[in-house]
Amino acid sequence: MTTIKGVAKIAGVSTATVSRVINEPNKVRSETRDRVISIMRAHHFVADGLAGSLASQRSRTIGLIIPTIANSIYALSTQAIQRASQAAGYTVLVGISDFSAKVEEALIHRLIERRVDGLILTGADRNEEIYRKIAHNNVPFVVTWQLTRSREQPTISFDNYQAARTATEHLISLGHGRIGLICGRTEVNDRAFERRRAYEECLDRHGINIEPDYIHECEFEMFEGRTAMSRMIALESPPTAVFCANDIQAVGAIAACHDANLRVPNDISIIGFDDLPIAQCTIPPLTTVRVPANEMGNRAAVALIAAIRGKSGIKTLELPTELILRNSTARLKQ
Amino acid sequence: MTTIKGVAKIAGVSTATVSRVINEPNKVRSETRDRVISIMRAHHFVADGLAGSLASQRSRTIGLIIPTIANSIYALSTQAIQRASQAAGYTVLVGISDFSAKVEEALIHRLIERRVDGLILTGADRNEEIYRKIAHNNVPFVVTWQLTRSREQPTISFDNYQAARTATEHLISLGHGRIGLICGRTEVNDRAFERRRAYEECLDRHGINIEPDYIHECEFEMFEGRTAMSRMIALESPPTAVFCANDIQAVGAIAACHDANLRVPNDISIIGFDDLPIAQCTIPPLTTVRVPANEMGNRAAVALIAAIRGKSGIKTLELPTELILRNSTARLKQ
DNA sequence: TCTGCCCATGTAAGTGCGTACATGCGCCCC
DNA sequence: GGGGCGCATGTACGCACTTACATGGGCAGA
Repeated sequence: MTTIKGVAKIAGVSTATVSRVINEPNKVRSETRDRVISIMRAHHFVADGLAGSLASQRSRTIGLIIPTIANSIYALSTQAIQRASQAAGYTVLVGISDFSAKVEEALIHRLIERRVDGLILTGADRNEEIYRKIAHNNVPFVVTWQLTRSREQPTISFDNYQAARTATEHLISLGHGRIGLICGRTEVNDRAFERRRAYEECLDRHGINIEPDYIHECEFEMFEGRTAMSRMIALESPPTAVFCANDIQAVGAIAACHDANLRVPNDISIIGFDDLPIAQCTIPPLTTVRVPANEMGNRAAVALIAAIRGKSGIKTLELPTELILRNSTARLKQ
Repeated sequence: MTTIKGVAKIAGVSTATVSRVINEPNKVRSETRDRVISIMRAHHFVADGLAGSLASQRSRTIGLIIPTIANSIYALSTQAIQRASQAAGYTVLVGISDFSAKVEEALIHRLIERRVDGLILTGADRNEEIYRKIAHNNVPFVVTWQLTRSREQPTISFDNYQAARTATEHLISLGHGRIGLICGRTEVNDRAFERRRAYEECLDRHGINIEPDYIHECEFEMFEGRTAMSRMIALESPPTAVFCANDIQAVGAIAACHDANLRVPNDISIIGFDDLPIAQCTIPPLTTVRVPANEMGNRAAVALIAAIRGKSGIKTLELPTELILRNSTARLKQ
């Protein structure tokens, strides 16, 4: 396989010149440059980025940890991160943790091994030791999907608590008092935790009893949302409105209502969370909370890359969410 | 930052021993090993994988090229590939081409630069020059999502043509003669091309005229499917059945029918393609063709890694698809 | 003509690890 | 008691680049 040395020999120049042709082409006389380039092309030469990164001490790679990518909102932010990174000449290494702290720790180790120039993390809730390892290896990072005010954890995110509160308040403002919750597993997912906390505190503030049978934590799948909803419908006194803390589960919940011949929103109101594209195509269209996944991903990547380049530290940034009113919620019928 | 050398000095051993502790722990006396490990831990030492890969000539990384990840079936196969790779100790580098041949070429170059041990490609239709570059750099690869019988391009996929034919035949067997098609852009997507070809040849075989107004190529988004469907509904003589060559566009198509007060399947039949989780939660549940995204991804990764380890070449493998009958298609009413 | 500077290029010292080979020690067996 | 073997470890080279510094020629200004 051709190396920079081989190209240099054929072109009758030094390896330094070939390296310059690749990295700083304008520092090479155009005649020399063209000769080297045509030789590289003829030999299908691809420079070894590993050796380059080792020598230059930067890999032009950023690491991204997400819990899941199929069927989920994380695909959107991931795509935005990919786009922004590619545009800046960076490659993204994605690690999928499957909501497992153990797996996440191993993935972060692997990414540091690969000498990523920076890390984008999902959620803020992890072992102190991991943060220490990241710091010891001088890897700048940014937390997404979860707002922290801590100086030690620069964050680019929206506020899950406030957003979930908005959703809950919306249902209450429509006169609902029997309100259910379907959300992710709070013990492995600090975003779900915040959303549940908002739901509970919000009911509490309005003097509404928290009914354990109205709360379902489950996996990030449509059918799980569907099952949870079916269970609630089967209750003696079922809720009249349900807050689904993500649109995926909301789609399942709507299907469950349809299964049970309940009309949404006439018989039961459903509000989602995320504003995935699917939210516009459910029947009825889903009222939900729009989350700035795309902008968050883009800004996180841009900020991280700026930090890598030493232009600035990362400033914590809170992005707005927005209640999107469609047709899956209605005033409670007396 | 700590290196293997630093650890060695502190532990009073050579760098070779530290390296062995990392890579072949059983070759080191347990006493020495434990001492070295505790020193590594105390210093948050993470070995430099770039240097390691450079020295060992393998990166334990595989590259994956997909056109898009948000809102799509590719997320499923990607997740499967990630899982299988992580399990085998490999990291996945994902490049998103956005259906652009130019971007794809640049991404493949970048992946080879990163010295991926192997490549997983989506679709088979690309410049000869690219395949030559891959070959010249000794990178094993496998094509997914598109079956080719060529020896030069080992493939692990299902047959898009046959699968799309099954879908079209299904509609015809229900008595439909005015059949529409919504699919991806065939000039940038050989999977869409095959599916359209199957649709057209199938109609032809049954003596059904191909009506240009019944064919819509559009982007991979729900709202695009919705728009396409609306246009067809507005025709003087609209189709009585529509084959959507992916479930995403089918979801949009169903929404468009609902917008127009057309009942699915009573007034119009819709069949999808992919069998995404959403297909079970549409109203009505979507008849579709199940595509083995998960198994394909898993098998592609496993086969590629086996090839990397020199255990075997990659044998082309055709996976089965399956017509999934739900409730979005019905016999044509006379 | 000489000095000094700039441009194009070369020289060579890293970059952090893997690994083939060398070393040295202890033990077994003859 | 010596040869040989195996285990634990060390030595040192190589991996393919980047880059600080050196070199040398040409040219402008003194």
